[in-house]
Amino acid sequence: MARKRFDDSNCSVARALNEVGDWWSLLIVLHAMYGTRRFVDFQQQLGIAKNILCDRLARLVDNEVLRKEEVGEHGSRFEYRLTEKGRDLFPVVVALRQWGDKWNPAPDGQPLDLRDRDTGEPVQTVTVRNAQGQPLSIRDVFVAEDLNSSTKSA
Amino acid sequence: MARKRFDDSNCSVARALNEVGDWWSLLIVLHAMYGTRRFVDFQQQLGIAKNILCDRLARLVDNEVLRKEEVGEHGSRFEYRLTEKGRDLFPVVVALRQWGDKWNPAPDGQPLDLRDRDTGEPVQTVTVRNAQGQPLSIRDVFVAEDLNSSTKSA
DNA sequence: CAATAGGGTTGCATTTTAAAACCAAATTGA
DNA sequence: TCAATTTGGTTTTAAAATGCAACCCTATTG
Repeated sequence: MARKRFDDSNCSVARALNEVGDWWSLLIVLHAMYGTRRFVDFQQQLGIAKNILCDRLARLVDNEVLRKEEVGEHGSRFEYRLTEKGRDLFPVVVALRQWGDKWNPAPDGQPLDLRDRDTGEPVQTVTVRNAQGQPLSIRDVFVAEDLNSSTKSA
Repeated sequence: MARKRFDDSNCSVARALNEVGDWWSLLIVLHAMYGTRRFVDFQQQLGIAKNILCDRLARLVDNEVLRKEEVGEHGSRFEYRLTEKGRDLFPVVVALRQWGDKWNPAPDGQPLDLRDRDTGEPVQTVTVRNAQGQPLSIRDVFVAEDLNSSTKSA
């Protein structure tokens, strides 16, 4: 049977994964964040099959994570650029990368060294924070249930 | 052809996606964070096929995101519980959920209301921060290239 | 002691994926 | 100028992954 879809799930993580939760989409977004814009460049950097790349780019464009722009005066060259929605995945990508660097460090070392453009200092580890800015672990939080609903929001 | 694997990619995001980047794994982790531990409960809450759930749980255990524990004295009931590595996905999951709530709000409202257990106040939006704690967008950062290597780390 | 729940495995039809071949418009370069 | 190449795709085909239903074995329950 077909892969299950989460479009209409009442869980926003499921809906998010429906847009960027496959093997390639988030990597495409990552490379877009690093400045890649052209079809061929994505293809070469990711080592992805062209038909899959076509499909994923189209889906990301449909979901407004990327925008497809004609470049050159004759309109046969395109650029895929992040929308605000796409750029908003920045914390997700950085958090995932930090997790990967921590728990599955590259065999040849060198984790991501992302730095503040102004100060040149490394960025902090992405964490969930309370209103005062203190980092919180999963044990430090609870889900405020919607008073109008008895269905669990998880 | 087979799905491409990213086990030995030199990109930690790719390696991370190799562990939790399929349609189900991160949802399983999410539900584990909400307290689900039993096979049947995962199955019912997620609506996932049993064979797929078996496979995903085994893979998450292999990758040390979950731990499988026997419960009950006769050892025929099991619980799947998050390891530290698994709990460390908390910022990733929260960031993804916040992104989903922002850009694909549930048709029936109610975004995640995650609160500090101590103060009862909602948590902040997950962001990338500089050393001083200021939120940074993707335009505010750069990647410090490894001086010993000329290969791009993206 | 039969029924049921928990935790799986197996078989099968349907989709997805990857790779390679092919294609057409635009650009390059000799 | 005209052939070669680049860009951005589509098509075809085989191998995998998915979803569902059916089955299995071990506890526990009524």
